[in-house]
This record gives sequence, C-alpha cells and structure tokens, in this order.
Amino acid sequence: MSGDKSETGDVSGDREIPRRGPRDERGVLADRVLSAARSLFATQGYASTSLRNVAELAGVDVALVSYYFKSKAGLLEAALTLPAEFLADVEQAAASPIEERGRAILASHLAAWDHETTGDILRSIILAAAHEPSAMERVRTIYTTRFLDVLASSLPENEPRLRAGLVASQMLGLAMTRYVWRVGALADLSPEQVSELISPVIQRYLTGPLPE
Amino acid sequence: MSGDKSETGDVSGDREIPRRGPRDERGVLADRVLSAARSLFATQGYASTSLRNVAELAGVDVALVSYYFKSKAGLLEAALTLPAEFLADVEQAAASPIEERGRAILASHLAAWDHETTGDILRSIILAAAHEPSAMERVRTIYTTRFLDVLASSLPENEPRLRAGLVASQMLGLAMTRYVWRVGALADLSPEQVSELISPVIQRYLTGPLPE
DNA sequence: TTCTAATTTCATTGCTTGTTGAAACAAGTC
DNA sequence: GACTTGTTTCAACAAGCAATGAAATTAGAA
Repeated sequence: MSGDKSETGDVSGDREIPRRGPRDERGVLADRVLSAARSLFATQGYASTSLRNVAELAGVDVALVSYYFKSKAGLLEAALTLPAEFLADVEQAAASPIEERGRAILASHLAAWDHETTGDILRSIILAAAHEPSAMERVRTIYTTRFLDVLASSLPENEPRLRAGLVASQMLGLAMTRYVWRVGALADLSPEQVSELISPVIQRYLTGPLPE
Repeated sequence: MSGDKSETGDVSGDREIPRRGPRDERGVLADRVLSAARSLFATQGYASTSLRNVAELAGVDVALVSYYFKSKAGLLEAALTLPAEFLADVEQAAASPIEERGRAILASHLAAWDHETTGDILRSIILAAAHEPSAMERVRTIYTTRFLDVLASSLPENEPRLRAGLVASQMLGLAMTRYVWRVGALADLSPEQVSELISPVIQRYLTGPLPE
C-alpha cells in the first residue's frame, strides 16, 4: 500500500546519511533482518513466521525488527520489494526482436529465478500471496502492470492481451513446478535445456496462429 | 463461495442456542465444518484461519471441531482430500486416444476447477501448500503419483517423464492464473475458448517434437 | 424408569503472538 | 566533562491461539 518508491528502492539506494547512530549497524542489521525474513517467508509463509523467528535468525532483538519496519506488515512490504533490475530485464526482453522474443522473455525469467536473492523474493511473493490479501493484491498489480501490460503493449495487433495472458500462464507454471514446488522433470534440468523446451511454445503464443 | 449451506448457520443471531442435542447432526455438522474450513483455507490460508473462525462460520462450538477432527492438522487433512471422481477423470483422460489426449486432459482439469466443491479443494490445497510443510509434501506426492506418473506411464517411449512435466507446468500455470490469482485474459474466457487455445500446446508437449 | 453411551457445550489450560514504553547504550557536538 | 540524538535491549502487555477435562444433554437399551 505505501509502496511509493517500492521497486526502485533497492539495497544500493542510500540517498541520505543517517549515520548519526551509535554502533552504526543499522544498515547491516536491517539487511540481515530482511534476508532472514525473505528466507522464512519463502519457506514457511508469512503467517507461520513470527517476528521472533525472524529476529532469532537475524541475530537481533525482536523489538528491533518492529523498530526498523514498524510492523510485521511493514516487514513484509520491505521484504517483497522486487529488484528494479529484474523489472528492467523483463522490459528489455519485451522489446527484443519479435522473432526471438520468446527466448528472451524466458531467459530473463530463468535468470531472475536462479538468482539467489531475487529468487527468494519471487518465492516469498508467491507464497505470501497465498494467504495475505494485501500481498495478493500486490501480486495482481505487479503481475498485470509489470508483465502482462508491458508484454501486451509490445505486441502488434491480433489479440495482444490474450497472447500475453497465454505466455504468462506458461511462465508461471514453469516457475511453480521448477522453483516453488520443485516437482517434475523441469526441476532437474539446466536453464539451457528448459529454454530449448519451452521457448518454442512461448514464441508460438506470441506470434503463432490463434483459433477461430 | 461454497454457498451450498455454509451460510445457513451464520452469524445471524436470530437462531437461538443451536440445539444442544446429541443424535445425528454429526454428518450434517461435520460437513458444514468441512465446507467452512475449505472456504476459509482457500481465502485466508491455513495459518491465518483459526478453529474459532471455522466454528463460527459453520455455526458450531469451537470444541466440536476438535472433537470431530481431533486437531487442526486433522481438519486440514480432511478438508484437502480430493474427490475420487476427479482422480478417476484424470486417469481416464490419460487413457484416451493419443491424438486427442491433450484436449481430454485439459477438459478434465477445467471441469474439476469449475466444479464448486472440487475447485475449492484444489484452491485450498495450492494455498495451504504455500505455508504448511505437510501440505506441501502432500502436494508433491499427489501431483507426482496422481498426475505426473499416471500421465507419463500412458505415453509411449521418447521421454515420457519429460513430456508429462511439460504438460503439468502448463496445466498448473493455467490453474494459477485462471482460478487462483484470476488475472490475465485467460481468467475471463469460457472453458471452450481456453480449450481451443491451450489444447494444441498440451498436444504438442505430448506428441510433438523435442529439441536435440 | 434407570442406565449407558454418544454428542455438544462450557470453562480453563498453557502458550505464542505483535506491539510498546522505558531504560541502557554509543557516538558526535558543545 | 555534560548534552543530544539515534540505536538497541529488556520487560511486560493484552489478545488470540489450540487443546482438553468435565459437565450438560439426549437417544436408545434395559
């Protein structure tokens, strides 16, 4: 909800100098807390993860978590902020030459999911959306505006929104089986093999024939 | 959702103390509890749903839920049991003639998801798997033995497990976008339209060419 | 009726949760 | 040194949780 600069505010964005503190630590500890939160949210989900769990894993006091992020919801908000570079990659892939766009889109997603931090965030987002209405709304918004709309607007006429929806469904299914549930043959293949197998289908959804 | 009779014993206080009796009721009340549990698990998730919530929605005392299902985990177990008919439909679809098997598999899934009770159960399973390790394990088992294995063993040579994994990924992606998140163009189409669009891809995964 | 057994409710158990106020602490400024 | 300010810890709160033992209730068997 309060995601004013949500996706641009990466870890690298310290435009002010709060430094004033005593043992500093603020930056370091806050990062440790965020990392712990992502890890726990991604494995246990939001509701089953207590602030005490997060604090313990991060090695800080419970009250410090509340001090940093104000509330548990604030911690979730901060933990689920997608790296700007991922969103930029998706946009770039959507702008690649149309005849190889399927492969490019798939590659950008595989790279993101296989990246440790980004993968944890994506996993957390999907899992959190399963039980937090606010996270679900967030997913809908991000998914629609940052992926579906971007992809659709990059396509020529002939049902761009429908094609984007088809691509998204295959992409999400791949993510669920390979990275979230880790079941089935796709979970054990290399990114290159996955690309060989699925790129043609993505490309077909983008530029292939549609029924009727 | 699950509108059958879940809201008859609702918060409307006009009904007096709900009949302090022994006989029967067990079946009826237990069904009401199960239906309420599915509905809440599917919308809020497992951890965020308290036995008190379930009891209130079902119009029964909290202790009765424990009495019926022994524990909260037992309630989850009971709520997430897939109807045998759905599993039978999947098996039947997997045994259909190979050249139309893609359409048959897709049809069995669409029918299940569009069925009110079965759809609620499937949604609950997916959402519960997001934060309950036991539910996640359950998903892995069901998904592998009841879908992947069945599908793979119905295919001839030439990488049946890989083909089954590909089909499953597209099927799960469709389910997520259309029935769980309800985003994108696929969510607004009729089952027939979805079938027209996706059947060819499923069929391609089943019998089409593979790279390399 | 009286007894028995199954069901439903009540009251309470011990525990965990998120949050907050006050105190302890460490730096930089005077 | 004292003062200020941002940080960290400690302790406690009220609320909600799942679970349970015991009492209340009722139907059928004797």
